[in-house]
Amino acid sequence: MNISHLNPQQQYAIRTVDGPLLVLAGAGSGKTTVITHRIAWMLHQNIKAENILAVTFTNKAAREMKERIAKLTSSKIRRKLNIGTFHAFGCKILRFNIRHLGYSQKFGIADEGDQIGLIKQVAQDMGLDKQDHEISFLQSGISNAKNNLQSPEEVRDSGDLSWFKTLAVVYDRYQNLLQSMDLVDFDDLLYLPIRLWRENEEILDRHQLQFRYILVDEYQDTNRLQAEMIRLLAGKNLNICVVGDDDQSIYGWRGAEIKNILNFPDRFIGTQITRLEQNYRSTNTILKAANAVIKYNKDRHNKTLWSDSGHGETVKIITADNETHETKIVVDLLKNSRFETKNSYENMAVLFRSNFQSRLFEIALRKAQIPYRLIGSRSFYERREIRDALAYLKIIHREKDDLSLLRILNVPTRGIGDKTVDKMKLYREQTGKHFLRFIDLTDFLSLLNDSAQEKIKKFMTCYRLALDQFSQNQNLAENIKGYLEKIGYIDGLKKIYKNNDDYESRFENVMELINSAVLLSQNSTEKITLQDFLESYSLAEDPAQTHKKDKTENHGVSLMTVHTAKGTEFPVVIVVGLEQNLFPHERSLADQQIEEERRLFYVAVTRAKTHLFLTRAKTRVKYNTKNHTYPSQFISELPDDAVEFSTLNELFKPAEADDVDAILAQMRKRFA
DNA sequence: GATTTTTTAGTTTTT
DNA sequence: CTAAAAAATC
Repeated sequence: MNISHLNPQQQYAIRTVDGPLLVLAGAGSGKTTVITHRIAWMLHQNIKAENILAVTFTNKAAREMKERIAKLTSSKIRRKLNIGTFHAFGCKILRFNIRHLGYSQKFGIADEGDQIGLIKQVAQDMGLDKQDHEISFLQSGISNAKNNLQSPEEVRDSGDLSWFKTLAVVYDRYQNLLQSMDLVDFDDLLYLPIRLWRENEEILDRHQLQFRYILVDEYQDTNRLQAEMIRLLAGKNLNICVVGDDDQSIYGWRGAEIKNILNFPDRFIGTQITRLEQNYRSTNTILKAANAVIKYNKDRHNKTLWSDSGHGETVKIITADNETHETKIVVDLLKNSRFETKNSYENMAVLFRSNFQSRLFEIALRKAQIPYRLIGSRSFYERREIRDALAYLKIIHREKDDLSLLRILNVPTRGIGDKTVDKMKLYREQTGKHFLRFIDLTDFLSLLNDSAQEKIKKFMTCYRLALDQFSQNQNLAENIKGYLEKIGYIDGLKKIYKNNDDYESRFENVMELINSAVLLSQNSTEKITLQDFLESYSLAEDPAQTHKKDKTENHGVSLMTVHTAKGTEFPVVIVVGLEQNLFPHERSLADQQIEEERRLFYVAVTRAKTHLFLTRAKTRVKYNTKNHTYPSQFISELPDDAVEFSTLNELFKPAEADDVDAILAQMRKRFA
């Protein structure tokens, strides 16, 4: 295997397979190349694919790694490699071992909506005052506790404040509720494997043996649970390589601990360290801009990124009158860049700080007929009709899933209201049984009046019929479709969404959901089960979108948040909304999180290879009022000789006669 | 118990 | 302004 085209530091990182290794990799320093080549190198050294574990932080990064490794290995070996996010890995561990913790193997994953619903229910049952105990506070309290590996008892004893006592009770009840329905939340996907390993030495031994070679990407973003997972797994083998860059730590708000990377050599004795400082991505002008901004941060290791890819264009800063004007400027920039820099739309990205900003750009790009794809968005999954349809599917997979049953019991309206549900809950409490186990037994039905009895019976008959339907077919997508039709949800859509346009788009979405099952099967060599399908919706960013993308060659312009953009690169990058209180976000200013915000801006800037544009709007509408904005402080932190303030007219000079001739000639050739 | 009207709160970033 | 929750009405 030849790696001589790589620089000495990179080669060292690839060759040092045994023992702990820390790779400090600056932006664009060929980090993913190192990781993928390292994996290929290990395989070349006859290390078995199934003994290699590579974990990342985001779906995007995991996908990138898989795609890049595809170019270096055969698909047969590739399939045996363990590559994925921490959460997906945790899920896999639990799938085979969770019975040791008192859950069923069929466990499901509670998303944020489920979480909030459950906590609300608990708070209500306890009679907590909503003003004093905000749900979001309780939610983050529970999450923090899990991230600190605390049990409810430990939370109770962790402080004198009465709030901790209340939180401990909520936490305890919430966890019991989850477990009774065989549900785990996102934190559990990390927390439970650690518990499993701590409580079962043989299992830990087995996993240590299996995952003998560990690679962690974006190590600066790991939180306490993730670091602990890695520490436990690395065990005595210590064949662990972590890669990261403290300047790109942007997940502090989610509990990421920068000290994980800083203290790595102390935690793992004998750690080898290598630094990747040569940047292969950007022009020196872009690097100069990035370096200058990040220098304002005090809490960092000094690094000097350098590149030999020339000076390049200056960074252009363009000011729009308002946010609509900004989208127009972006559209013009994209069109013009395609012409001037000969880049296709796939090579361009629009980056924003917050998700809500994407909407206006989508509208503008659609109108301008520029192909685009929205990356990392969960908006499809969050649509009501999709969550309803998934709830219908969840109750077949796990009949214990009371949460999903309640969600769809009266969707479309079946005349089953609060009163009946209250009785169901009471009965559940008294007998400890799950809804689907008792709601059409006479023992329970006798508690209801005649009309309510009829309605429940009718629903259950319908459900059983639909359930039969599900095993009719070999094909998952066909089964899903048949089931949703039989149970009356497809027809019900018309009843639920009376506005015809609304109905049609919701119907389309449900069809898309079914179609994503087809695509999932197509992209996999193994048979896809309902469990796989549901899991893909819980853990992946947007299965419907992701799978679709594989089929079409032309993806168009990428729209995404700066957070999702980490690890990517594009020749042309436009960072929008560079206004104080938007980027940097107002809350980060209040909480003194400005350094993390600056790192975020650093990430945004370093995505660009050759052309970087920064835009802002002079006014922006917020809560229905037009507000004046101030330019982002990051703009003033850029060095004068690397940037240029431009207007559209200055940027877009009329085409030279020669160019026009060339284009016309090209067109003629195409038609000839 | 279902449906419509009124009130209120709400925008970081991801798994 | 919009979506969701609460209140009022059917």
